[in-house]
Amino acid sequence: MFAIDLKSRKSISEQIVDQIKELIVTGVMEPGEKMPSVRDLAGELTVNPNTVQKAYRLLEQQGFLYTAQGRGTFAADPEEIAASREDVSRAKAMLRDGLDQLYYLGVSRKETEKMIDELITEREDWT
Amino acid sequence: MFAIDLKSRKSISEQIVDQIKELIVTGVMEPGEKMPSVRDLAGELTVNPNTVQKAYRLLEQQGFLYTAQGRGTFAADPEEIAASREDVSRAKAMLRDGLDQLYYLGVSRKETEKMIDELITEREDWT
DNA sequence: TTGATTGTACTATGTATCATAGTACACTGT
DNA sequence: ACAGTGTACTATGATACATAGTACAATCAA
Repeated sequence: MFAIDLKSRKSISEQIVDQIKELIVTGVMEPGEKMPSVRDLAGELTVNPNTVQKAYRLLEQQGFLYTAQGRGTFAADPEEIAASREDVSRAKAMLRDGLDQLYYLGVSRKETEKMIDELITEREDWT
Repeated sequence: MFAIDLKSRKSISEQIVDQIKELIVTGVMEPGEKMPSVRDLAGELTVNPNTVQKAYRLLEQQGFLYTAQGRGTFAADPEEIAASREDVSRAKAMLRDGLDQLYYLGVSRKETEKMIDELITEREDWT
């Protein structure tokens, strides 16, 4: 399904969250499609089931997944995932931090703008 | 000198690092100007001296400060602070993470670009 | 109905990071 | 000599994370 980078500064559960978000947003996971079980995905990633469960719980809280006792966990419809004001401002804070660092390092405004343009263009499908 | 936000997700030492970088880059601290001693700044911020020392050590490693045994710690010349490739790519990774989050949340590309433009424009002096 | 599968909820353990507390030592300038 | 400075320790507590193991309830297929 995907891979975990143990050397990443992101926690494992956070990496799982992000990768699954990617799969859902890009439509690789169809809305309503069944996710692997907590135990299966944990086995595939050689990771603890509790860690996967944590990721699933977070994704459900954010509306990317929904679960049914005894049946499984399913991908939600990306159209219906409402971005909360909190989530957006958290993301904005991450951008601000990154820009701060570049500013402190003396990277020029022009270079920074170019860098961001590259990052955005990496996602050709971003409308 | 500045303030610490205990509720921030950033660690205290990281906040000190960032705030001092800001003071140096903006020229509020003149090159060669003496920084408050570890103990003084710790007292002012009601923070442990070890925490301030950690921040000073990091800032020295990154070239923002230089120290002289028994004399004190001093602000470096911003002109001479060389941005390492590592530092820049770390900052770039922060930007990528923030953009990822916005993408996952379904924020449009246009809105994202507007948001970034605002963030950059907040720093009027950024050349 | 039985059994396998699934989500869920615990407790316990180990590790890492961070901040604090306290002590000590070496260097510098007055 | 003395006060102020950076620096280096050890120890403690708090928190977050991942792992290990167990248990239970709901669901579905045989």
